[in-house]
Amino acid sequence: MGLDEKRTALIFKAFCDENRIKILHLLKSGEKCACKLLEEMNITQPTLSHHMKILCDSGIVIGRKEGKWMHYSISSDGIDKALCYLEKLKNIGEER
Amino acid sequence: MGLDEKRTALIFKAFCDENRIKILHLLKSGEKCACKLLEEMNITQPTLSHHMKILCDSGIVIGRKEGKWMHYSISSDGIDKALCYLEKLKNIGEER
DNA sequence: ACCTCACATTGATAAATGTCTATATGTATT
DNA sequence: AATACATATAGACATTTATCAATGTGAGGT
Repeated sequence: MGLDEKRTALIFKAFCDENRIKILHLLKSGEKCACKLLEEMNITQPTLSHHMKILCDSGIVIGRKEGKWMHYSISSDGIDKALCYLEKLKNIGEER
Repeated sequence: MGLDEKRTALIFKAFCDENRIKILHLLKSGEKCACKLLEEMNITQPTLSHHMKILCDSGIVIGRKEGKWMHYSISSDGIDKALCYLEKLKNIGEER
């Protein structure tokens, strides 16, 4: 299948799981340590790690390592890519 | 878990599958009949029907019945909901 | 009334995903 | 170097999802 389609789907995987939405919500207030996120979520540490990988792979979240800690934050560039895709869809929708 | 998170995830389910991205791409050129979509995709009719249901449930696509035919088109309102969510995420991301 | 066509639904199956426990890795601290 | 801590990875398992073949539904057409 098309590579573009695969790439686009990958971006939006960030948003199609409840727990990841909750994580993104927590990151709204700024960069947060994984341990802090873990406190607020009702999941185990490996599960959090799994979701953080998906969020980073999608480009929506950025990870920054500092000593033993991982700090995660929302990537404006990542959000922009998603926004850009949606804008293009919308422009067409208005033609009808 | 939170209802809001579930609802948001539902919206973005529209975009996290390759075939659905391809369908949305086909709908960019305007409203299309299911049979027309089926021609362009490499999937069976029930599979298409399944994806169209997910797209409609997410609010991103609207279906219009006309005789035996179903016509699908992209919903500007649906896209707006998704855009709105992303905008809110982005505003925060810029603070850092 | 019957048939055909377009689409939806059902049921089965394989693949992908989310979750956990257990373990590994890497970074400080003593 | 030994230990403790934060996170990642591996492996196992259950749930969800994507897919197809078969069947149901409903709207025209003959």
